[in-house]
Amino acid sequence: MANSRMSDEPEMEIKIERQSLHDAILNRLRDMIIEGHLPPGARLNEGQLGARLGVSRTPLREAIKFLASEGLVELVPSRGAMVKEFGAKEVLNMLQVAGALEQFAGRCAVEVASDKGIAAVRAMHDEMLVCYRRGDRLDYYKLNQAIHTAIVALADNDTLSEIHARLQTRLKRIRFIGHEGPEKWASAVAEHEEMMAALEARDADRLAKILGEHLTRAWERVKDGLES
Amino acid sequence: MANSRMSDEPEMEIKIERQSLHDAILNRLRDMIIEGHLPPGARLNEGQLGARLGVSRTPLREAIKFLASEGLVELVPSRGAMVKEFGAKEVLNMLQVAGALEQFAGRCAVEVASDKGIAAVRAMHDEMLVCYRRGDRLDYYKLNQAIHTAIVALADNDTLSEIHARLQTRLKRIRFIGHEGPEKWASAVAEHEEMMAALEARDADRLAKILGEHLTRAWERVKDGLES
DNA sequence: ATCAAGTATTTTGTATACAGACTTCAGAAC
DNA sequence: GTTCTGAAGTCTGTATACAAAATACTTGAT
Repeated sequence: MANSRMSDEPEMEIKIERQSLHDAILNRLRDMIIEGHLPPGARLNEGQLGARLGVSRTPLREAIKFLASEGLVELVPSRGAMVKEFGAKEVLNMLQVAGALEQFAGRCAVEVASDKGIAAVRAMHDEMLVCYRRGDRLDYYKLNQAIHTAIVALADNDTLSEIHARLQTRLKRIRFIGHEGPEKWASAVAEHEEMMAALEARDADRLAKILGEHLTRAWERVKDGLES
Repeated sequence: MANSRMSDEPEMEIKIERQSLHDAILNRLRDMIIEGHLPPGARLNEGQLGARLGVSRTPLREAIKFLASEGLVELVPSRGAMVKEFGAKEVLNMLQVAGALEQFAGRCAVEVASDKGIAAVRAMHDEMLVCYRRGDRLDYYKLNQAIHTAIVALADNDTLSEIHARLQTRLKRIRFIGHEGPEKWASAVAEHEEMMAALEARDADRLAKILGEHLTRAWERVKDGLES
């Protein structure tokens, strides 16, 4: 917290038209949590945060309650909200559920997705490969997420997409930790290649198998960076 | 809405110790939505609701934001919250996801559940049969839900339980509609019987198959009561 | 009578005020 | 030196107040 600024002027002021202030606060808080600016276990001081964002406590508290329902923060009575900490078991559980959801999504996708939709995912995949060869980790990471989201979207199931997105959000914070080395990175790329092939072949069983393994590998890549 | 009371006295006042007022409001709102007291599409008037519950708008709004994140209500900018309406496709999607989650839960459960845990589910099942033979729909319904929740809990995956519970909550409102006739009720009971057998035999594939079919049947039981 | 425009009322969104609970820290007792 | 106690300060939880937007209603014109 050495570089956190505690001055009273709202430097990061959120100035949006009235309607979407709620969403603006929400996104900002999410980012602060995901990027570790608000570390796990940290208390969310409503006064400070409000001053920092340039809003009063009322809409801020509403946004915090929203985040609590998303599972990013934890509400402790009379003690406010704190950034939720995830132990190893919880991360494993989240990855397992995400895997199950993606497997289900994959099975639906090969049935209902249009060729165009699959081609769009292929395009993202190719772009991701460019980032990989360029060594551009951040863009690679973003496209990686986007591809998984896109595959889920191919299943044409809003409920599924929403739940998956929520899990992804929680996991984002973790995956930032998983700075895998070059060899693990390469294997992840290879898995993605297989994934695309199975999707384009509309082979449900193969796709489900790969997606399942992909998440298992993801666990192996991040588990060492976790405590307890 | 003929019997809704609009008087200003807070008849349903919530008087709880300071800490859990938030949860109290939350549960009351959830109940009002699930039981249809707040019908789908209805606007949540903060003034009226606050007066009805005996709380000011501030904590009420926080609870509403929480429910919005749960997907029970929809936030419309400058127009407040309204009870979310689910079309046929959305209900089907929710059932499909719930099915996928339960299948995954079942596969985990047969691996990690203790015999004691499975026996507890069996006890609930037997109790449910008593309700069935007694024709007690309400208690049957509650035990039915509890059994599904319990099976998911056997998987020992908090994330899974939480997501499943959230979906169940959304579906509760729908299932109230599905007043199946005696023959369909009997088939549902038969499916539960098979479910228990597969669980006790720790036969993952069979359990998953039955759970999948069970949710498919649930869809057939309720789909006629839905529009578009 | 129907429709349009402008005004009044209602309702949401945000800020502020205040009461109660928690935290912290100083000082006394052991 | 450690631990208990309590008072000051901080923070959360709730209510109220006010501004902006939406809704309802009245009035007038066609």
